Amino acid sequence: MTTTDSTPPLDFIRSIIAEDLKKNKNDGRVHTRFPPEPNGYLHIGHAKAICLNFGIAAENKGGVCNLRFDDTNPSKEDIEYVESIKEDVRWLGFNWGDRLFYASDYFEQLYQYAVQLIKAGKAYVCDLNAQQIREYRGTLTEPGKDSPYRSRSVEENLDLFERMRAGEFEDGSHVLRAKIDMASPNLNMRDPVIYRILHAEHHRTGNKWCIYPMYDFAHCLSDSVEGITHSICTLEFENNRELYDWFLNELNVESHPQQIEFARLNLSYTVLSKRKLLELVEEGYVSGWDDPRMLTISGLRRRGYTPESIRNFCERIGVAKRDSMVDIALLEHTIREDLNQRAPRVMAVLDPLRVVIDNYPEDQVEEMDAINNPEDPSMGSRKVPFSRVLYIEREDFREDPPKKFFRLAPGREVRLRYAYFITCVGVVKDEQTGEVIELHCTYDPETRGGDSPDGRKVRGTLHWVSAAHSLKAEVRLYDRLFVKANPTAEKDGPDFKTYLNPNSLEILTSCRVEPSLAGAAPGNRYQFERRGYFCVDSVYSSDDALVLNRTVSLRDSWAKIEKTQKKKK
RNA sequence: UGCCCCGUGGUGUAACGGCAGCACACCUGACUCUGGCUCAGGUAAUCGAGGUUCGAGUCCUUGCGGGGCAGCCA
Repeated sequence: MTTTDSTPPLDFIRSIIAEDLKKNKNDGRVHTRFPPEPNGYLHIGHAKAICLNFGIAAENKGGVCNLRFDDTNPSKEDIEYVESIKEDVRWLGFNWGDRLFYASDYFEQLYQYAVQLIKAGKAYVCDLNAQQIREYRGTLTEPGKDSPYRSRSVEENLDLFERMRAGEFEDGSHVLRAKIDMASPNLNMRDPVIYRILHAEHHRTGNKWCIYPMYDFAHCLSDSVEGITHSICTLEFENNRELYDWFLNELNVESHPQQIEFARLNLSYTVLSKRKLLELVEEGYVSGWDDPRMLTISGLRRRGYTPESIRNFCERIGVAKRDSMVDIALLEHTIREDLNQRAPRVMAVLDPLRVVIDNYPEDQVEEMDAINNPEDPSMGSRKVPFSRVLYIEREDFREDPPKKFFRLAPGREVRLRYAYFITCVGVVKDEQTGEVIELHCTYDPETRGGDSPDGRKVRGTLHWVSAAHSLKAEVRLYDRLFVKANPTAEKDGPDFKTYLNPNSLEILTSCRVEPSLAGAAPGNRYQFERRGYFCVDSVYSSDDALVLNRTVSLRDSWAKIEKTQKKKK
C-alpha cells in the first residue's frame, strides 16, 4: 500500500469535529471547554478530559478551550479546590488565556432563562418534597404521574419563583421543575428539577443567592452562552443529552452546542472517583490529596511524574465509548520513557552494606569520572569520590549466589561502576544474628575507570558510594495503592478499602547518596543507577535532611528471573 | 423489567464494505561499564447465530455479555 498521507487516525470525537469543519458547521469554529466542579482535586482521569478538550482546541486553527468551573452546588465546593484545579491545569501545560469562567457568573442570566421557561408554560414551581418527587417519578419500568402543582398558572409560578429567590421559603419547600413528560422512558425527562432552594454561602457569590440551578439546566446554557461548539463529557451523561437539547430548543438560544460523550478513564490497581479519593484522604489512608500514591495530578507531580509523560499517556490511551480499564503499566512506561531521556544519573545506595577495599590506601581519595546521562551527551559528566570504605547495595551480594546471579559473591569479581574491578575476599557477620555486616574486597589498580587492560570481563557492574563522602538520605518507596486490579469490581462485595495495599509505602531511613546531591532542590528528578527514578520530595525534604520519592523503578529483568526461579522450586 | 450506550490479542486503541495494524504487557535473542536504554524477532484478537454482498470486524435481524439512568449531586 502506498501511503500518501501519514496523518494518524482520529478518534471518534476528532472525526466528528473534522466532519463538522468540512461542512463549515459553526462557521468553522472549534470551541471546547473543560468544566470541573470545584469540589475536589483533579486526577489522571481529568487529565484525559483536559488533554482532549485543550488538545482539540490546539489542533484546530483558531480553536480555543475555556476553563469553566461548574460551581452550582455551594454545599460541596470550595475556593481551595478552584485554586488547585487552576494550578494543575497550568502545570499540565495548558493555557486558558482570558477564558476563565464560572457557572456562577451566569446566575442572573440563568434565572432569566428560567423565567422565560415559566412564561412559556414550560416550567412550574412544585411544592412536593424530595420523597414525594421520587414517588411521583415512577420507576425504570413504570411511568410517573403528574405533580398536583403541575398546572399552576404562569402568574402564580412567576410569583412563587420570585419569592423563592427572595428567600421567603425554607430549603426543600419548593423547587422549580421543567414541564416535560412524566411518562418519558428517559427518567431525566420526567419533569426534572431545575432550581432548588439552598440557603448556603457560595464561595464566589456569597449570600447573594439562595436558589441554585441544577447541572442539567446550568450546563447546557453555560455552554451556549460561551459559544461552545462541542461539549465533550463522559458517558454517564448520555441520558442527559436529551434534556441538554430540550432546554436549548425550548429557550431558542442562538448557540446550540453538540454534546458528545466518551468513556472515562479507569486505571488498574487504583480508584479514580472523587468520592473515593476523598474517603482515602479524610479517613487518613493517605497523607492528603497530594500523597504520592494518589493518582491525583498533585500526587503525580509530587511523585515525580512530568506533565509531558502524563500528556503522552493520555494520547496513547485513546478516546472511545467503550468502558475500559487501562493497565497502570502503561502509565509507568510513559514516565520511564520520559525520564530516561532527561533525568541525570546518580549513584545512591538504598540498603547499604559496608565494603572495605583491603588493598586500597587508607587516606586515598580518587575522583572518578561519571557520565550524567548516556542518552544525552550534552549533560556532561561529574566527579564521584572513591575511597577505601564504600557502601554497596545489600541485595548485590549473595554468600550463596543462585544461578544467573551476576553480582558479588565470595571469590567473585565485579566492576564498581566508573571505578575498579573488585573481588570479594572476606565476609564479616554479626556473631549473634549471622547477618552479613561487612565485606572485604581487593581491587585491581589496573582497572581504574572500569576497564581491564588485559581484556578480562566481569558479568556484574554495581553502583556504590564512598562511606565518608556520601550523604544520608531518606527514600520513600511507593507501590500500587491496591492489591486488586479493580477494587470496586464486585457490586455487593466488600468495601474497596479492604483491598488497600498495606505495603504501599516503605520508608528507608539509612540510604546513602553520592555527594553531588548536596543541595538538591525539591522537585529535582534523578535516575538512581540500577534502581529507578527518584525526585526530591517537595514537602518533607530540607537542606539538612534529604527526602526522595521513588517515582518508578527501572525495568528489572533480574527480578523476573528470580521470580521464575522461585516458582520452579 | 423500560430506555440509552458499548462488545477487536492479556490490556488499550486502529482499520472509505477490500491483506485485522499500532502501543503496553509477556517470551526469545543481540548489544551493553545501569540485569537500564537500544535493536532484532516471537506468542496472541473481531461475543454467538442467521442475513445482505463477489467480499462483513464494519451493514441488517436476533441472541448473549458488559455499562449507565429512578439526587432538590455533577
